[in-house]
Amino acid sequence: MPEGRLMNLSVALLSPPYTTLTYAAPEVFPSSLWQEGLRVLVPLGTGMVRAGMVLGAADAEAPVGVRLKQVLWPMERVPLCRATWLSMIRELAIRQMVSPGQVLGTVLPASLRGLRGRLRRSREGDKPEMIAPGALQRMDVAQRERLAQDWLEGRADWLVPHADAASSELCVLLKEPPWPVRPAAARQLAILEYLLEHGTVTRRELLNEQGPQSTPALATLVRNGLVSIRQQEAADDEPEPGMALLPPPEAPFALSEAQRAALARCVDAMDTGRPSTKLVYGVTGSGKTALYIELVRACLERGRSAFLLAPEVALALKLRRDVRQALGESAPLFFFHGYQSAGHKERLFCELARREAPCVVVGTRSALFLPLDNPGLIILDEEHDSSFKQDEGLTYQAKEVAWFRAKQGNGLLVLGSATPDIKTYHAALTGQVELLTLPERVGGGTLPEVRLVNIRNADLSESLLAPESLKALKETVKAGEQAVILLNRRGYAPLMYCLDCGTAARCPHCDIGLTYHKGRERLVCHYCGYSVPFPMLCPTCKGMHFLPMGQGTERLEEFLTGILPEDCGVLRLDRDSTRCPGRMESILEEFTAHRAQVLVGTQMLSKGHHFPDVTLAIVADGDLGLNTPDYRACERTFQLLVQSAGRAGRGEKPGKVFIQTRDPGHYCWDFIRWGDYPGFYEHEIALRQKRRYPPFARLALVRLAFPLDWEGGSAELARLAAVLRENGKAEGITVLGPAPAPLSVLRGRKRAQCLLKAASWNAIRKVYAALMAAKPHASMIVRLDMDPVNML
DNA sequence: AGCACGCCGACT
DNA sequence: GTCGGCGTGCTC
Repeated sequence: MPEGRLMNLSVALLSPPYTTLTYAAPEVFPSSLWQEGLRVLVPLGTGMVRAGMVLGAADAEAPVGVRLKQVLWPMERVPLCRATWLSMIRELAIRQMVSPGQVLGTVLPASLRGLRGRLRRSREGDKPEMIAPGALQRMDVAQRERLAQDWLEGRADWLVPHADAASSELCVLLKEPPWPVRPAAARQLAILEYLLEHGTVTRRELLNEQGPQSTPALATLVRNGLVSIRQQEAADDEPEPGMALLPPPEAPFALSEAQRAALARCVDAMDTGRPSTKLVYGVTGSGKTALYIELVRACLERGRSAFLLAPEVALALKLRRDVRQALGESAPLFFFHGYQSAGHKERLFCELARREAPCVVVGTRSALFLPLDNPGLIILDEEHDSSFKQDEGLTYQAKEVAWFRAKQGNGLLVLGSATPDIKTYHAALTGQVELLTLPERVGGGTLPEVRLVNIRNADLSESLLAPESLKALKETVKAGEQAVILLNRRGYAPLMYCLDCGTAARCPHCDIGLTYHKGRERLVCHYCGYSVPFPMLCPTCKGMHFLPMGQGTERLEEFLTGILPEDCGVLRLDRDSTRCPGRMESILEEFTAHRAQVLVGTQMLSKGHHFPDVTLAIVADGDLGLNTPDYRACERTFQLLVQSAGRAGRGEKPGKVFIQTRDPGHYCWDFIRWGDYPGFYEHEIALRQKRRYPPFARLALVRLAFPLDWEGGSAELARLAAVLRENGKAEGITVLGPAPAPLSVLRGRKRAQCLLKAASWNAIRKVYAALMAAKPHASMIVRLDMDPVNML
């Protein structure tokens, strides 16, 4: 672009409406300033200012009949984001059929897409002048040009102020209910309830939710030791708790024959300079972590950066600890996950955006979007885990994003699992990715004996545990050994029936019954968080006799405490019992120190923890929706149960696993019993081929939601479904639905979905584009979820 | 998300 | 006759 010519920029807005618009570049600035990845302030509509990112400089054309506005101001001198990083954003936007701004809006830390900041102009012998974004916009062109001169000559700069005090302070709940607060102190109780439900939050968030009037109540709580307030920064840098409880790291030096062979294949692949994918298939304890660490080391030695990602924070922490131990304290290691503070995320993002030296990033799914330069290696551990798929807001599959990044930089993608995703294993067997197998368990240990307990006709009204399971539990306790019991329902009872009118207490916003939480003395909606105090009068008939139906972890814990010997000790680990920071660690510590013999818990328990003295694991509900409409129900059951079975007998003593099921004839049990993944795969893949499910077809959900009180909603839904069906026919796509979503009402909205089954993603994109072109009514929320994890 | 435009009910 | 409710629609 020659100097002096008018230049148009295409700019993605970083906040709603997230569109990409064309602006003219002010001529006072050199044209070399306007590179892609630069953040800019732009005017929008009448009087609004937005932050945007330059996507292209030369190629932007003015749309017909629109008078271009000028960019207001550059928010930095050098682009925040690199061109390669931006092409990943563009690619994802195209694949998910959203605007680049929408992708940036979820991937950039919040503070980098807002208007925070001021332009500071220094004035001789005077205090510097601070100019807000709004003021910039109200200036006339001549004034802004003078300011631009100052900026170019270094007398003015964009300045980001520190966050206010309230956003940098964390409120931490210190005590669990019941709290020693008089019932009339409504403000205090509201704060405590909020913290219990939402966990640790910033004081800013609490203030916004509870109103500024609650400040004295908060002060009282702090004075009485129920809540503490601490600086966020301190919390970020604190060593992660619970490290002492993790199993010792696997020895990195003595690699087995299989490990060495796999490592050599991977390193060779890295050195070819071409992108490739490897599936590392190995049972728990076969030494995958040691392999990952050596790969990271090899990658850093080659001057390139690496990602090492796990599906959950707890597993990522373990990886971080192992990498630290192996590579030393001075290794360039960064840790990132979605639950870190906004300030921390922003700092890390900016640091990596500037960084040129190679480093390793350990974290969870969201870490994959960090602007790491030149990643030569991406490792996804437990690649089968559904947490690698984001299914809210912008939906994406981390494996696909990882593959794109690897391809872009001619890097290596390593997927590791003991129970791979059926699709990944299929890709390995058909030669699309290389399969590397780690056969033996490095540390020894025997596989547990797995026994099925038929509960189809059992009377479980008194306890969820069948007599056979209960007998085994009592014997284990009597022998002085430990047991874990897995139950995927938290709370006391999932339904409360009113004996006077026969209705169950329901959430007013969602189509679901309220779960009774005895310890909290409340009924809680597990989907939207709504809760009411209990005991209460029945909202329908004002009766006061309720019958708790079904059983959750809280009730199971209570039952077991009652029937087991007093000194045996029963602990519970679920989201409710671990709300206070450090509680999870202390529960696990109590259990590993044998201060209790029985541990009741939800899925939280089935991953990553190491209990050497557990000899019995009981899976209270092994069916886990084997009969749900999801084509992956069986695969997920297999993966979870094989993992849960691994909880027993990891030490010297042989373990037993009892799986309670209503369907003992199901084909999956034999494979689960022997931990036979290849056998399970053969059976499963044949079924999928027969029924035309992935990997033999592409599935997508079009999710539709509209307000409960909108009368035209159903008609609009029918119209859109017809559009889908019609366009689908031309593309050879099967369209099922619209069916009401399994939670047909959620947060005050009616929800429905259409399932699309197609031969290619492009066919699905085409049909979805046609749907959007049919101009859905503004009140109808329409979203595309490709390869949905939750068919529900 | 904001903000303007626009088309119907209770006021000076 | 006007002020103002918030239901659609656009933002280069």
